[in-house]
Amino acid sequence: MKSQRLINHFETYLSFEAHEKELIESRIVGQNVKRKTHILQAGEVCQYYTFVLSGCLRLYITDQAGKEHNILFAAENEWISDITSFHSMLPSQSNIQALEPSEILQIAQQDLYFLYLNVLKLDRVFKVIAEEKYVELQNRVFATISATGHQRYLTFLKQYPHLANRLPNTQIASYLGITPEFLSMIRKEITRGKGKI
Amino acid sequence: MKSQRLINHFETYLSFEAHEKELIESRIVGQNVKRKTHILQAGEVCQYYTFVLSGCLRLYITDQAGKEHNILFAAENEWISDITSFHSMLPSQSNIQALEPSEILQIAQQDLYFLYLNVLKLDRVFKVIAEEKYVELQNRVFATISATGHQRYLTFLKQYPHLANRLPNTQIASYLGITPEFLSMIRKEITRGKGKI
DNA sequence: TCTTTTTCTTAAAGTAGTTTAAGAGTAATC
DNA sequence: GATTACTCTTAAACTACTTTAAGAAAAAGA
Repeated sequence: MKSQRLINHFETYLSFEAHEKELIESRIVGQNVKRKTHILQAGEVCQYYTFVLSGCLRLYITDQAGKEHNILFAAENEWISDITSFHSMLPSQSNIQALEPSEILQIAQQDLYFLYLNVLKLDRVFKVIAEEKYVELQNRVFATISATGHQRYLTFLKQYPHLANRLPNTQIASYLGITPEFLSMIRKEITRGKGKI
Repeated sequence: MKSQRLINHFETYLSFEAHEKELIESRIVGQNVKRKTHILQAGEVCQYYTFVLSGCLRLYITDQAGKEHNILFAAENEWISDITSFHSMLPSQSNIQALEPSEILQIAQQDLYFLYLNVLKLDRVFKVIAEEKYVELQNRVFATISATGHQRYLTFLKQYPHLANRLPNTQIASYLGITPEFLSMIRKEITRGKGKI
């Protein structure tokens, strides 16, 4: 089954007994989502931890002016969820939307809590995952407060080449914190500069 | 002893048996650091998870141009460490420095790993701590890509009033990703605007 | 208390990034 | 395969923020 992919992912951190895997598998549900579908909208409670098998989703927040800002992309073998809402069961501030037709696996809040109680190793796995994601965000904060849009775009291209070729520039600009128009100028500068150096 | 403060902190997440507390306590070491002292410098390995009892420290990264950028402040009852270096045992990219004379508690890498093995609940505690810190950073990323320096400063004042009154504006500016000169202009605008509204 | 160091402010000139608008190019959907 | 919807580019005018420099104020250290 598809859920084997998620078990494999867990086993990159720690190995599990057969009965533990069965228990985990029993709590995983799969879903296919079309492009542009929202699996979470601001105001709703985030019920699921979502793992991406194929495709790509984004987590974004709409500001007071109505503009959308991409906080996170999740492609193959990555997690996406509004952690605050998921744990507090309070309405989410953020939205999760498929940017491509995507296959996802989900674990519902009560099921994950059940698993935490019955498969203790999962605490360790999710601790490591949370720390990995924390480090990723810390690098992004550093880039955002220290580098220009131009430099951040170059960093993005190096760090996420698989995304750079898949996502529309409007989505990348929103992630970088610049306008699509300015990204277009940056791209022009880069291609104009090619051949030099 | 001072380490009781850290045990209390852990018990805000989960309660522990007496023997577990003893085990944890035996692996905690205390230290007083003077203002400006570095407890971690870029190039060294981050050996400790550091918990602040009093005072305030900052984690910062120096960019290629030699400018320092504040990634994180940690005051009373907060954690500070370079997680990447701590877990990988590779040289750190970042620096940790006391901004005030501070009392800290530390757990060395090998001791924390020992504790993870012998007090399983700690995995859960540090999972929750990592998730909390992740959410904090996510909010900061949102602020940085969506709001102006002016708006970010106002948010900082509301969110960290205890820090705003303690830290020099140069440090706050570095955290917000603006120059101290521009922060000074923002502050002038704010005081000039007071009385209105 | 005195001295040194750091921090804060002001302002002018420059750069990075936004806004608006409009046309061309691509990709999605029926 | 046609049509509709989105995406990309360009440019001019504007705003947010930086740089440089220099003097005043405040805090740290001895």
